[in-house]
Amino acid sequence: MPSSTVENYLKHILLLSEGAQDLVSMGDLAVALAVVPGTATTMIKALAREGYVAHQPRQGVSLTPTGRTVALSVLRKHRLVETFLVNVLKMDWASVHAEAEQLEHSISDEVLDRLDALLGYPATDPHGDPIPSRKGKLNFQVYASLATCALKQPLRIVRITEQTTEFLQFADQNHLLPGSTLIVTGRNLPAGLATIKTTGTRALALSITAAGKILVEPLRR
Amino acid sequence: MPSSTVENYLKHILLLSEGAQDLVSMGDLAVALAVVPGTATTMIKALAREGYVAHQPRQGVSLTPTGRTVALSVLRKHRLVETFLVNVLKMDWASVHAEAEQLEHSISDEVLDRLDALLGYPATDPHGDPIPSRKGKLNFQVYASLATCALKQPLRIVRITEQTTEFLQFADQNHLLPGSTLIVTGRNLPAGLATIKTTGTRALALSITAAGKILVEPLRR
DNA sequence: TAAATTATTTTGACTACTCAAAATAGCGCA
DNA sequence: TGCGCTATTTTGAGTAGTCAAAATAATTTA
Repeated sequence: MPSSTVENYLKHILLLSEGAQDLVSMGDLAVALAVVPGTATTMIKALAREGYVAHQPRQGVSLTPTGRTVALSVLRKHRLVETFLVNVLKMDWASVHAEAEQLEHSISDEVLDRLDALLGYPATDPHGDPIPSRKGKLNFQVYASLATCALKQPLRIVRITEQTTEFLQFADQNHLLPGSTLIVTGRNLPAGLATIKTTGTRALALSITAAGKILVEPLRR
Repeated sequence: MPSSTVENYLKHILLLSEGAQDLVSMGDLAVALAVVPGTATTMIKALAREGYVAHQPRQGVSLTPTGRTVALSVLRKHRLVETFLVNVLKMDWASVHAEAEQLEHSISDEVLDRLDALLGYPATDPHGDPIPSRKGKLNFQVYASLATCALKQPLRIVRITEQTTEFLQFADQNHLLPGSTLIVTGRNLPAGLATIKTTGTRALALSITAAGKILVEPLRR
């Protein structure tokens, strides 16, 4: 049984490789886990010995099938717990991430399955992040973000890819939740700004970086 | 913030001193925690240094007010989680103890309060064990057990003071749950047996040891 | 009262994880 | 071709918790 430290390493490798690149650097991993780079290297060597990851020295690290299975299971627990905390316990959207971070390591598969049923087998968590299936399938879909989508098109928010309380609170206060609709009225790349308009006719400016964290799909598809 | 190891030590000291004796021996504590006695001694010395316990060398250990507060909080989490697992997730009465043992260390006060409200502020868990209040009051009440109560009196089970899956399954199968009614028809102390009759008119023999773990109160009070 | 039994404590060692700081490798660039 | 920058790895050391086994204290028994 992997320790919760091991689970965290594997989960973060999965998250960091989500977008695309197959090799996660020690630097990125160390930042994600809030440890110094040397610690990450040491730990990764141990995880490689135990068959959870493949380590290309000085290149980066990737998950083995075994490691990926563990990581997906942890991610499933994390996202189902978040959904439970928001949907059933009515907790604040922005603060459940830290809670789930703890709970994901101590919840059994039995409890998880019952939670899943209680919630009606949700496909995504409250932030729009896809929940891996029991058998470890992660429904990964490539969406445009507010930084890359077409201008002046009606859009629906499908996902917020950022877990910090501050960002989520900002999103919440400005009605930028999964399901909300809006249009991007313009972009000023030199200034690094995007301007949007939500259905409540409110205009809002956003940095391109922040806009990149809000994923959308065209409204009528 | 005490580690989950520390929380476990404190919780078990509280449980072992519940009945009465103020000093818990290293031997008993080591058995409860499944460690060797030397480990318990070492750990207790550290806990004493940190102000959680008072250690009388070669006599035993007791909780300081600080330690007791921590222990009660853990016990509250444990029992509320058990109640949630049984009442909401409909899990098996006999198996929730092990689950709660993990969850009790990773649940926040915020989540706990909401769970408490969801459950309707229960006074006891599914086994009849009293749930400490938020402010750390433990409603400890002395009940008779099937080993000590009067014979041929109608009784109601209020509590099962044993958490092993096997015992709880046995109790479940024989309708010995909190709330069930029965009478003790006789006792044979030399043989170490008690005979009882449940409302379903079934007769059953039980060791005195087992009988001592089932606490009861007289039916009409 | 002394010997024997039993419980507790001490000692030395090990695992898992971490950091600080020095050593090394790979890279871009002149 | 070699210099310097940056990321990575290595080294040495520390913390938390654990065990095995030897040492010590207390209690029982004779």
